[in-house]
Parts: sequence; structure tokens; C-alpha cells
Amino acid sequence: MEDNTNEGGGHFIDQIIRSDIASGKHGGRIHTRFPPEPNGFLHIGHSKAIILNFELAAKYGGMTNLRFDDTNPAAEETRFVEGIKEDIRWLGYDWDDREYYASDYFPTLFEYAIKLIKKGKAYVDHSSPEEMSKMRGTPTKPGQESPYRQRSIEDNLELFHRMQAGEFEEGECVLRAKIDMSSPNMHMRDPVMYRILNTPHHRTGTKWKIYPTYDFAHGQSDSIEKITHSLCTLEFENHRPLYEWFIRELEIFPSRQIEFARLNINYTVMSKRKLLQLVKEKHVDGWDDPRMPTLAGMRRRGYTPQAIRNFILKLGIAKRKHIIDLSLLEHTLREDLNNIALRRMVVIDPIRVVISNFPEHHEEAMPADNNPRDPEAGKRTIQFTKELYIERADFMVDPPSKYHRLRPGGFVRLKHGFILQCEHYQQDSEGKIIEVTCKYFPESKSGSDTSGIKVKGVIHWVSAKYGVPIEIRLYDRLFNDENPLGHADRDFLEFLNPDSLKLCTNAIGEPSILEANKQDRYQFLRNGYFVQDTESTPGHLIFNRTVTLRDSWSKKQK
RNA sequence: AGACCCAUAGUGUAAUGGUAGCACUCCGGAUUUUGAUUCCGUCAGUCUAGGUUCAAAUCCUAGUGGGUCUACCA
Repeated sequence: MEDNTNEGGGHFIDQIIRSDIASGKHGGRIHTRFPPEPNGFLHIGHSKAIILNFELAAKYGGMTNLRFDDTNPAAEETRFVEGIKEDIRWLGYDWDDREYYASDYFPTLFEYAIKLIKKGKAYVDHSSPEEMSKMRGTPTKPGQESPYRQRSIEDNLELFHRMQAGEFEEGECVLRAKIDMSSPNMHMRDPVMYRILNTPHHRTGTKWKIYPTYDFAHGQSDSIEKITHSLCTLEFENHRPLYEWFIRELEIFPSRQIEFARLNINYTVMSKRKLLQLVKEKHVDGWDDPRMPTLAGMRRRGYTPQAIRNFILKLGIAKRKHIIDLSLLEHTLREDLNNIALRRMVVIDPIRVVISNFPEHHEEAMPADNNPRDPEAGKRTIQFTKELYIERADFMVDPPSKYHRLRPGGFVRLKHGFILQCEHYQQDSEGKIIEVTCKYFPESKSGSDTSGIKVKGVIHWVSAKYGVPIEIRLYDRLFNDENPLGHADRDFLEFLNPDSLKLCTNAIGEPSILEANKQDRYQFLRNGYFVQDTESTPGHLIFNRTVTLRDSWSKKQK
């Protein structure tokens, strides 16, 4: 990781770590973890946690564990475990053999619970969820103690073992920590440590009848793994006293929880529940729909891991809530793509152009850089022919002022080609342009122009003879609203962008596109950055638009 | 309104008691065989009120505004 912070600088977590190292805490050892629950796919928000944990540990010579927080069998699936691992690797991080599961610790956690029971710090409660809720009180009113709170240690021990033995139904009883029912912090009002769940677990099957809650699993797992700095998002701030209470009462390794603000980006949603809803209700085409903010979706869309990493590193880490402009993400994306993308010419919405004075079977070979920013990317040769296609938007009969493209009688340069002058055009009965006839200037060949003609506009084109058909998928933001979840009176689905996907099935690309590799990134000149879709085949090429080029022209038109 | 957390240009983030800086966005200009890229420039900020101090974005107090918490989710 590039450390562009000054000595003594860095974000607040970096500073905490540095001061811990300075004071010799844990012998100067740094160990972090990324702890996803395998109940869905990772999204860009998770990448902030991933990058933070992995980069910070690496910066100080420490390690990062991958730990699946799988304490709720009802939501978790093995396919999500696999998906999450793939996404983390794609981002470029490696946890070596340190792949752990909270479920691996069920036996230890069980012993921890017994230790607390023996200390008189935990009890089995037969209250119903409704009763417990009622007795918990409110933030301003203290709760009441459960009638089961004073059971003897022996009874609690026996009851807890019977819970695990399957002698009780789901919901019949729970194990609670005995803390303080009048604490101003609701999480300290005798939180539930264990509940009975009959759903089989994706790893432990039906071995366990009882499952620890987040609060009785997360910190303990950190401690078991000797995690020094347990980084989590702000909504767990109120859990920290409980996190520390368990560690203290259990007398186990003192991991430290530190909270930071989670990532939010405008024009999208970042809640797993909402993303699941989009998938289930088929507003999108699965978790890897290129419009989704999931890493799988962004990968399919053509985002690079480098762009995502740069984006996250530019954000910084703090405790303020924020909503990042999508434009920053797009900026880092274009920045990376601009360096690596191979340039190609593709006409998305073609109109035919015939060059009247170009000899019938003549062809002219035009050399073209694959990437002007990277000489090592090499060159390709494009055949210039009598008939070709240009973009429909690049010809206008009656254009606005400062339009630099083709118009009746007007001139334009074809990129890597010749200068053209429009002679006439044909329309159908509805006024739609069918064909444009131009003459070309033989001395104006790209690279050796002696024609002396100056033109303002340069447009892309594809030979009609050699062009290959491709399908283009143009993506736009999934939502029209900056903060779809930010309206108390309206459902976020109301803000779905009806134009978030535009299918273009008539596109024509220069033939070199046939050599495309799935992982290659392209810039289709003047049309944006593209990547081959996962569904693309040699017989049916499909390209996704990752992001547009910046466009000051259409902006000006408004 | 009980506890806890947060407050710096439009957005995000630095400045750790000593010149408020950077990036993105916006706007303008130069270059350009991509209306792209590249380069240059403009606009724009410490929530409020007190206090401490030679000196406060920074420390203290109060206020204001926002957030989190009342699952047997994580």
C-alpha cells in the first residue's frame, strides 16, 4: 500500500495502531480479520472493510484472517462462502491458510457460556420474545428483571445442557447474560447469548441445537484468533461495552473493537437486504447483474480491482457518516481503464456511408495504435473500404451550432481514415436517414495528410465489408434518486431507473474485436469503456459498457 | 427526548495548539486525428455561542443539527 501519509499522520485507526506498536501492546503484533456472514454476496461497501483490514495489517507486518461469521444457520449457505472467497481474491487479497469459521468455535463458545453460568453471570430464561421485549424497557425507562433471573447456578447449568440436548423447542428459552436491566445502553440489559434453532447449519449440520448470537460469538472469535484490532462499522458502537464485558468476565484475550463509517455511494443501495430483494423480485438479473453494486456485478460490468482499491484508498477512513459521489468511483475507474484499455472502433447505431469516388474493390490499410498511452500494446491494421458505417448521431441534416460532425456539404475526418465531404443523403418516408453519400480526399490519409483541409470533427467508423455484428449493453445507474432509501414516505423501488439497461443489437465492430479475450478491457472510441460479458460467445459477441467517457459536448447541449 | 457517536468548500478527506491543504464535481482556458486523454486556472469551507491560551478547526462548557440503540439478525 502506498503510504502517502506524513510521519504521524494517517487516519485515526492507523494512529491507534501506531500508538499501540509504540507502547509495545501485544508485543507490537498487529492482527486483523475480515468477518463476513455468508448470507449473500459482497458489495462495494465490503471492499472498504476488506481493504482496510488487509492493507493496515500488511502495512505493519501483521496478518489478516478471513472468518465467516456463520452463527445463524437460517440465512447462510455454502455457495455464499465460495462467492465471498472469489470476490476477496479478485480484489487481490490473500488470507493464506487462515480461513476460519465462527462455527468452528461452537465447542469453545459453549464452554465460555458454562464459565459465565458458573460465575453467576448467565441464566436460562423461559420468557417469550414478546415478554422479553416488553420487559427490556425503553432507552429512557429501565427494564424489569426476568422472573427467571435468580435461578440457581445448578439449575442454569442443567437447563443449558438440556437446551443443547434438544429438549426444548425453538423459542422456548434462551441463555442470557446477567448484566444490568437498567443500563442506559440497551445492549447491556441482559442480552441473549444463545438461542435454539432447528435449521441445519451449512457446516455443522444438526449437531448443534443452540447457536450463539452475534454478541456472544464475534468478540469471542476475535479473542480466540488473538485479533488485536477488530474493525467494524459504526452501528456496532453501542455493542462495544458488551464486547468488552464478555472479554473481561471470560478473562480472554483482549481484542479491541474500533468502529469506522461504512461506505455509502449515491444512486445505489448498499444494504444486503435490499440487494437480496432486487434479486428475488427480479428487478435485476441476479447478484452479478452489471448494475448491482456487488463485487460480482461490478466485475461483470468491467470494473477493475485496481480501480476499486484506488477508490477506497482515496476515501479515507473516519467516523463521519457520508455519501460518496458516484463520480469519484467513476473517476478512479476511468483513470485505470484509460491506461489499460485497448482502443477499438465500434458503431453502436449504424448508418451506411458510401464513398462515391472510392474505387469499387479498392482497400486501404490503415495502421492504428491499440493504446496511444501504451506503445507496448502494439498496433493493428484496419481496412478502409468504399462502404462503411458511422454512428447515427454523427450525421445531422440540420445540426445545432458548434456541431463538429457530418452534415450535408460538410467535412469530417474518419479516425485512422480519410477526410470525407457529404454529397447527399437518403431518407425514408419518416425522415430517417438511410444512407449518406460522401466523397473522400485521397491525399488526406491519416498520418500522411497533404490535403491541407482542416476539419474540426473526427468520428469513428467501421468497414461494411469487414465489420462484425456485436451486441452492446449500455448500463446506467440503477436508481434515479441520489438516496433511494432516504425517503420515509416512498419505497426505494419507486426510484428504479427504467433506462438502466439499453440493449443495442445492431452494433458493428471492427474485425479485430473477434480476438477479444474475456478479461481484456476496451475503449470503443468515443463510446466508452467496454468489457465482454460473461454470456458472450465467439458466435454472439456481447459487450457491456463499463462506464462512459467524460462528455463535455452533451453536457453543453443541455 | 436516556446513553453513545459525529459536525472542515457541493462531495469526500487532511491539518493532533502555530500559514486551513488535497482529491472529485462544477465552471473557464490551452493542446488534441477520440467533444476523450493531458495541462493550466477560477469558484468554494472550520455548525452556533461562550471559555482557556500569546495563539483554537484542534482543548473545555452549553446549544444546535445529524446518526446509532428498544431481533432469540449480523
